[in-house]
Order: sequence, then C-alpha cells, then structure tokens
Amino acid sequence: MTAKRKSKREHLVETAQQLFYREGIKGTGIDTVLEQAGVAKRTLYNHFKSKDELIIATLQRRDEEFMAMLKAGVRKFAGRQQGAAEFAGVLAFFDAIDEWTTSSQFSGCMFINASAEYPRQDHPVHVICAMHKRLVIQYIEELMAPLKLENPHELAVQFAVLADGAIVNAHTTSNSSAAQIAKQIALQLLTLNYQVSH
Amino acid sequence: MTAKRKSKREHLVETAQQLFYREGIKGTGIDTVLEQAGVAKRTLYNHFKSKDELIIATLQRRDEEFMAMLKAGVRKFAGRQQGAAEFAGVLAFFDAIDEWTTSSQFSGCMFINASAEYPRQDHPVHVICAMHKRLVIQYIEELMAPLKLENPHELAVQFAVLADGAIVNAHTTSNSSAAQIAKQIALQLLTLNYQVSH
DNA sequence: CAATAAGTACACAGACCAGTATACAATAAA
DNA sequence: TTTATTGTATACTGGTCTGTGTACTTATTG
Repeated sequence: MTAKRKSKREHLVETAQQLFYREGIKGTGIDTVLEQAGVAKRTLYNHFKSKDELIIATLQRRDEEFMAMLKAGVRKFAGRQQGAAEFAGVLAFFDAIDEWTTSSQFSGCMFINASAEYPRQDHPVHVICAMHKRLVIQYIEELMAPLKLENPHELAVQFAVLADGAIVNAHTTSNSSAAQIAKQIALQLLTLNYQVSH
Repeated sequence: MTAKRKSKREHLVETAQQLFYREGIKGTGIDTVLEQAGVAKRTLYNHFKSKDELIIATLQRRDEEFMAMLKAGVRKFAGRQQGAAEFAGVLAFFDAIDEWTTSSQFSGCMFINASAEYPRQDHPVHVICAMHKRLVIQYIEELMAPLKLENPHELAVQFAVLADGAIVNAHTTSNSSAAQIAKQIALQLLTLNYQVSH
C-alpha cells in the first residue's frame, strides 16, 4: 500500500519533470501531466495540494538526479584526462557537462529555466534553484581538494560561472562546443592557479 | 497622426517589455499590459495581430536597448581600466555587465529568460534570442580588434560564455560579484593570449 | 470477510486567457 | 466642414487553467 502510494507519487513527479523540462513549467498544464502519467486528477491532488507543490517536488527530484548524473560523469571521464593528475576531477566535470549539453534531450538547465520562469527572487522556485547552484559549487570544491589550493572556494565559483555560461550558451545558441570552450578556460585557470600555489 | 500612432505602439511595446522582464512573458497577460499602458485592447490588436507579435516586438526593442546600454557602459568604463590599454575595451565590457547585473531592477537576461520560457529551439522567440547572442559576440570581437590577435572569434565566444555565466549566476544565486569574477577570468585569458600572439 | 485506504471517472466551478464585435469618440487632414 | 483614421469602452466568445465534489472501484490490511 505504502509502496504503491509511493510509486504513484514518484510516477507523477517523474512525468511532470520530463514535461516541465521539455515544455517549460508554465507551458505544461496539470491535465497534460495526468494524461501522460495515466493518473486521475484526484490522485494528484491527494499527493500534492497544488501545482506549486508538484513543481517543488520535481525540482528536488531533478536536483538528486542531476548530481548523480554529474558524479557518474566525473567518474567516467576522470581517468581519460591528460596533463596533471590533480586536474582530472575538475576537467572531468566539464566533460560531464559537455556530454549532457550535447545530448539530444538537452534543453538547458532546469533550474536556470525555472528561475527564468519565476523571476522574482523570493519565489520558492527561485530559492530552490539558488540552493541547487550552491550544491554544485560545493561539489566542485570537493573535486579541487587534491589540488590543495589556497582559495578553493573562489576558484570553484569561477568554474560554476563557467559551467553556467556553457550550459546557457549551448542552449540558447545551440552551440555544441560551449562546454569544451569552458573546459579550455578551466584548464588555463587551473594551470595558472597551480603555478601560483606551488 | 502617424506620430501618435507610433507613440501608442511604442508605449505598448515599452510597457510590455517591462512587464515581460519583471514577471515573465507567460506570467504576463495581455490585460495587464493594457491596464498598465492605459490603452484599449482594440488598439493593441490594431497594431499587433497576436501576443506573439507583441513579444517579438519587445525582444527586438530590448535588443536595441541592451546593445546601446552595453556600448554606453563600455565607453564609460574603458577609460578607467588599469593595465594594458589594448585590454580596456573588453574589460570595460565586463564592467558594463557588472553595473547592469548589480542594478536594482536586474532580473536576468531577457533573452535567456525568454529562451527558458520557450525551450523549443525552433520557436521564433528562441531564434531571436540566438540572434541577439550572436550580435553580442560580434560586438566583443570589435572590442578586441586593437589586440590584433590571431583568433579573435574563438576568444570572443569564450568571453560571451563568461558573460552569460556571470549574468545567470548573478540572477539565480543573487551573486553581486559574478561579473567581477568573470572579469578577472577575462583578464587572465587576455594576458595569456596576448603573450602568445606577441 | 470486513474495514480502511487509495485510486478512478467525470462533471463542474471560478478564474484567467487571447482575441473579436460593436458602437462611439477624438483627431486630424482635405 | 467633411471625411477617413485612430483610439476607447465594453461586452462577449471560446478556450484553457487550477482545483474541488461526488460517487464508484480497487487494493490492502487486520
């Protein structure tokens, strides 16, 4: 019972996530989600008291999914980096972004898109987006630990800015090399900072 | 007569632009635009055959306005740069972005936001956004002309990625130093490339 | 089996949406 | 002053949206 309840809820969130990502949040009606999921409207409103609550749930799910994808990508690409071994983690991060942004289903960053749809900075959606971006920066910092730099946070923010730029550029201008461009910049920054700190 | 017609039209586009920017395009109804502009609905539909046409007009207006703001900012900040004089233009570009992203009315890049609201790459809005971004890259290339580098276009794309990253980061995470971070990276890239080319 | 929980089907409310129809007023040029 | 243009006010159409109410069915659990 509890298992099936979870399953229905999960299924709704998963379906909504896909539609919100592909068609935008405001561009996706509740009825479309229900039709796609094959679930009754009442069931949705038994699990979520409003569309906003469903949106929040999809963003939380996307956050977990994205971080998992990112970490898997880093693991996958870390071994294939040339140059200093200490750089492998961060460089693999940009390869993971590259693989994502060049994939056929890519439609921008769900959090950037959501922020754009809800521009007000105090809106719950915007707050969640900011939180997600903070988690990404934290992860980049972890990837830079082996470098033993003096200013890991500052550099992590720089890489986050680079990554966001690559993602947005890839989406808006359909530029398939945006992430590799960002990676090249990251490599130069790493080299410079490594020289300074060692 | 023609003057007044233009004025009404202009006023509608200006009002719509502000509302679309602050509240999002899909978040702004036609009636809100009309109320804010103090114009009758019929007048709007005499000038534009649909909301989509109004959207297009606002984006075109925003493109002109933004490029003008950018160029004015570059003129303003170019003289205040330290270091190599050849770098002044590009560095001033990031100061202009900085001034914009830290202003109180800042609500992200209208084109990035619009792209997020209309994720489909073949949608007219998306196409216009891509065009705008191409114009920005072109302008950055012009700013780099005095540097006489071998690969001005590649570097301009790098700066564009940086700028997009700064804009998005500033908007989503309310980071008021995003543009200065991007500027620092740009300075390092300029220095490296200048050394190589000269 | 009985009782409780969860899901379904479907109609419907109330709000908002883009866009139209109509009749009238202001304007400005001829 | 006549005439064509432009704008206004307002009601309305048809559609979509989120969310609710209700009666019925299925599934689970004790």
